[in-house]
Amino acid sequence: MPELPEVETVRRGLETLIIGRVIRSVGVLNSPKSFPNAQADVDAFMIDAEIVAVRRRAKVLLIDLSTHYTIVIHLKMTGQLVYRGDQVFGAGHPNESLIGELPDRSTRVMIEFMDNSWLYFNDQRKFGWVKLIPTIEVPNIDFMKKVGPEPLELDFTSAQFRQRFERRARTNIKAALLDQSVVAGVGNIYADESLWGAKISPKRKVADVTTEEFEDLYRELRYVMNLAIEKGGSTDKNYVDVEGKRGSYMDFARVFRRENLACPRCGATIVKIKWAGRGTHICTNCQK
DNA sequence: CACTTGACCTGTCCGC
DNA sequence: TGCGGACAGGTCAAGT
Repeated sequence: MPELPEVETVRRGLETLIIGRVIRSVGVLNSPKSFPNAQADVDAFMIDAEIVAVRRRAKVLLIDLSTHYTIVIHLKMTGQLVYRGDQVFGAGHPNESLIGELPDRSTRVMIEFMDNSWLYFNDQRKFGWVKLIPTIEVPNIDFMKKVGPEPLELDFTSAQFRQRFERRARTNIKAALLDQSVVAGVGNIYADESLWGAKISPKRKVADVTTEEFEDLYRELRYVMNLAIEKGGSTDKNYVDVEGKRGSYMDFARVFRRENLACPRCGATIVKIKWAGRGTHICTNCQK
């Protein structure tokens, strides 16, 4: 589920809530594959370690420890990271948590801190994972070696964006946008949203997209992702932030999950098709 | 190499 | 209600 804006929202929440805390215990429930490290590594490099930084690269979270080890986390489709301190707000409260008592049946990993607060990794579909590796090894993970540039970095230019697609000239623009080695962090929601913003059909061959259209797509992708971060991400089904709260970008979406509704730009009916192996939302009137 | 498809899992929703 | 099938925000490992 979570794409760059959702993972960034989680990162910011973790940064305010767990930096400086010290780990007392680590528990793995229901799914050893969610956290494959040996118990000896956990004992040696997690227990008594202090959280010193929370970073993000593409859709991957990096929690740096004082032991010079890093907890690497990928939420994939249904992963959640929920922090629990003293207070949990119920229905009706502005900080209401959508997540009930923890651990629950989708909890895979629990981290307990010395102050009796907890961080829970929940993952219904078990695609996500948590790994503990030396901090210095993070850049050497296969994923890190091949992943493309961060699209929201201030020095990332429109020209660089266009050049990243040259290798994928023969495929369609949506498949290329979803390719993490082209640009980091784009998933199905923001691919559809940015293509709509740039008035480009997801079916277009990359080679046929003009320089001007790449400039539009670059601008629209940065616009929708920055807006989504401002709105705390998109909650379609599972996604919540570290306090268990939903994100509100879906209230602002123009095409995603808006099939059979009117295009906000031209009024034509938005359609949903299967494209690039994914559900794809298009206004066929304005996207050419 | 570039490209496409299926697999990994569980849960939910929709049509019969 | 029950049942089968399609589908869900992401990546990999296989095919061609």
